[in-house]
Amino acid sequence: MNDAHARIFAAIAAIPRGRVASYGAIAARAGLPGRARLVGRALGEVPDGMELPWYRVLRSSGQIAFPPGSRGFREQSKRLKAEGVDVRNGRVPMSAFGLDADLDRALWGMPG
DNA sequence: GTAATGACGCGCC
DNA sequence: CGGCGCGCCATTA
Repeated sequence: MNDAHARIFAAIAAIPRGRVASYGAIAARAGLPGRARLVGRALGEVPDGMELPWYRVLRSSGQIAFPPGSRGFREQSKRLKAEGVDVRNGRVPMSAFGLDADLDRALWGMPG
């Protein structure tokens, strides 16, 4: 655990229920533009017991990052569907559920 | 030290 | 829509 991870977790925790965000967007919100991979790394080190909506983080394409059919893949799609997110073929329509620039600013209170 | 490996992203073709 | 290449960076071998 370090400062970068802490900010990444904070950014993920800020994703509203029923919505999703990309790794790149999380990295940017954490003050780490271009470090999308670091977000993926941080998610692999989330402490057990820590409450974090990790399943709301997707690739910029809306695709679930886990290999199709894997444990994480099924778990993520299950949780997303459970809160009303449309998951089809391992992918979520970002245009409908993703946080675009305006919504981002409105929900996360940061200037564009 | 170099090389490979990811819960990634973007531009190009 | 699919494939490639390159950038990114912490870890691991």
